[in-house]
Amino acid sequence: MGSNTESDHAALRKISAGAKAGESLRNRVHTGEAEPAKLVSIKDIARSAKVSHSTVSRALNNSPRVKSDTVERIRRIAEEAGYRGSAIARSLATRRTKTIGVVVTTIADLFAAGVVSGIETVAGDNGYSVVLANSNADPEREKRVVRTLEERRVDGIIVTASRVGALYLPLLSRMNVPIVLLNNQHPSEFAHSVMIENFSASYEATRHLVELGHRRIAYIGDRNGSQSDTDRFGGYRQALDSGQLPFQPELVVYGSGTPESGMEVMATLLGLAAPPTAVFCYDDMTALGAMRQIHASGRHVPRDVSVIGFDDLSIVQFTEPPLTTIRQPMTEMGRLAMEAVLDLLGGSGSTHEIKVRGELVVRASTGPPKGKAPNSDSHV
Amino acid sequence: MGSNTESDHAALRKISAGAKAGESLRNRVHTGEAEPAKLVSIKDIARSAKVSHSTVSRALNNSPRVKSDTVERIRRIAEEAGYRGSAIARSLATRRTKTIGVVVTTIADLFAAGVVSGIETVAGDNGYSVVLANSNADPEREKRVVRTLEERRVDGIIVTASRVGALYLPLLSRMNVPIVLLNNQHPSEFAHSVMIENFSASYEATRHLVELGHRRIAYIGDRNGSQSDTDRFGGYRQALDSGQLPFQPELVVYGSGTPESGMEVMATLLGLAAPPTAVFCYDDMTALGAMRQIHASGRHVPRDVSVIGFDDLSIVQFTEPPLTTIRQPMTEMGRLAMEAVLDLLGGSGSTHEIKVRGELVVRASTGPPKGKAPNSDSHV
DNA sequence: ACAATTTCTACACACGTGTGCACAATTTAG
DNA sequence: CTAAATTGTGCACACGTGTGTAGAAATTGT
Repeated sequence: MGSNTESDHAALRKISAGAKAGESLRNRVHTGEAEPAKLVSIKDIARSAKVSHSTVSRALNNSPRVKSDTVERIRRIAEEAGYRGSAIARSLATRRTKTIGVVVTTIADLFAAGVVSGIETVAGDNGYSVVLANSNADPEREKRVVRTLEERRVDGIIVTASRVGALYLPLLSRMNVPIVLLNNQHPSEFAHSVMIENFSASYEATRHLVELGHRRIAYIGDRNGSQSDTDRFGGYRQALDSGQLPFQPELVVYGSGTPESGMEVMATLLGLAAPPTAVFCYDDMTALGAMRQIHASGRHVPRDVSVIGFDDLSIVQFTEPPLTTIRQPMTEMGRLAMEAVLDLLGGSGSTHEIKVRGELVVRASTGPPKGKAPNSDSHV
Repeated sequence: MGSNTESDHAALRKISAGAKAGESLRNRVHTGEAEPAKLVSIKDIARSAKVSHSTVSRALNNSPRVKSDTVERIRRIAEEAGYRGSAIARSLATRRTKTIGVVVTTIADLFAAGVVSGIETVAGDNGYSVVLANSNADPEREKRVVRTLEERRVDGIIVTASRVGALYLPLLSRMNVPIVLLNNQHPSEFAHSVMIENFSASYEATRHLVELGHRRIAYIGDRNGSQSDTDRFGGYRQALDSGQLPFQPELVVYGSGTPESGMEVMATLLGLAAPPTAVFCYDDMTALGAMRQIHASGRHVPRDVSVIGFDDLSIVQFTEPPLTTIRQPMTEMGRLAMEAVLDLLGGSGSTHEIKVRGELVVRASTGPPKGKAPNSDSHV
């Protein structure tokens, strides 16, 4: 078996020549109707190793049923030929694509990007690839996205930070794969989810303001009416109660989660006869807009108005002033979601309803209200 | 042919029953060793339409060779059975995966996220899916990423915002697919690229500071030694020259593109005997850190130091003060890169070396230096 | 030395789709 | 009304891999 390796290699070179083309890295432009460039397959290797393709397949998959020096020989030949197994063919045969679909409204924001980053890391470490699908909240695109994931036969799906509407639900439930929802509003419909503990986090944030002595605390919510918003609002209410503060409806307004809308609704709040001395925002982006508006109106954060956000996006520690906020471990949550998918793919029948706690991070955008400050001049 | 549709459908229902399982949306946990759940294939449809699978295939692919009412009939049956063609099998047969790989150092920053967003949109509109691969600048992961893309037989690759190192080059060039580099440093090795016009943009930015009257203008570069950095530095130098300003080496420092490092090197600059009155930063993230440091040292932007960034990330218009910067159309660049890939896949032999211009966006972080301000008290 | 194991390999089929070619069915021409 | 042209459909193979089973080869036991 050692005697014929020379001729074997020669034969193989001829085979893989089409793939290797020029010797060194060639600079040529990819040209002409994209010739699919015959790659080396296990059959080619089988031929030059003088075994059947089944043996090659088993050798490369550590099957105990093939002689160890045969394995070695085949491995070497495969290596030298630059063999790369076709995930496509493998998927067809095994009925597993080692692929998970990640549905996201848009990836162009730090929250989604962080989550996807966490997902991708864990996926990659376990041999899974991530196909991205952003819907842009466009119904047409949403339908297309689902269809694509279906056709690609993804092994699992993670839906993140998207209001899974009436559209997704029936379509997604059709395909018989594990689905994990991340911070979504219909956690009960599907069995699996990863969520931030909105209520307690929100309570803690508002409580922080209460303890600083604020009595007029506003809440800027999410006008899309998400479950997260409801829960965060709940925590806000509870914290008010705990501080014996009256609930004042005019201090609750709703934005769309963008800085622009944050500015807009903050302007409304500042226009009140008795403006709030503190604002708890649904998310950091809104808080960014709120701060901007406060500054633009000639006021100061936190002297005139304290601001607190939600998410702890990587940038908000560098704003002026650095933002007090609830840290939401986005990457970690992505990780957890992916690990849940892996667990489910592994055959675990368990139900995942993972809750992660948000942590209050106190920075410089919150402080005592004017009245209670050292240099007091009480008004109101 | 109309007479037997009833029995046809009955037969089909039986076939697709395995896939449909319960009637309404079932709530059951995905359980047990993940049974791949036989889906309906063209063969199933062929059977109940009493034709061969080839005819079904042709009917669904608009082949002109099949009678139009047969097409209609097959279409209806496929529709009712909830047929979803297997992209896997199709890829195997056609040798096209309709998939493009996007390599990125990390997606958890706004630049990369914006680019990927643009890519995904165009890809989706053209029937392509995006598989994400982030390398985290980890050599081990980089190798794995390339291997994965190879095995998945992606039709094309876009590498973005990553220093394509000695590692990527030979590995990527092996696979015979179009590769487009986005803001990368080795544009010449591969034929195709999308890049921002660093030199002119940088010149314009620095020129803006010169025209405001600044004479001590610092440059905070990227210590990774990227091509972009070299070019931006070049524009900076040229602008100094154009204003007859001497080049002062101590005013050039290097960060790593994070706000943290921006703070660090800004501290160095502020510690100089004669600190700069303006700073041009390699990117917005660095600028964010620089501003933070300036504020932390009790100084004011732009009164004491003007700051200008690069990228125009969506958030920097909401910082305090809003940041003057160079707008880099990230989404658009992603679009262009994907369009280039599509063009190449279409057989165009043309070479793509796309340059996009960066636009100076003047906001409130830049202003005249103290000396030249209305309330002048000249020193130096 | 021969039978009974055990170890290894090859054959054949499956996965789901696309496609060249031959042939059947239909239409048109003469 | 038959022959020729046209149109519609089926057969068979290909794509690259995995895997059950049968049988060949090597090993062990008597």
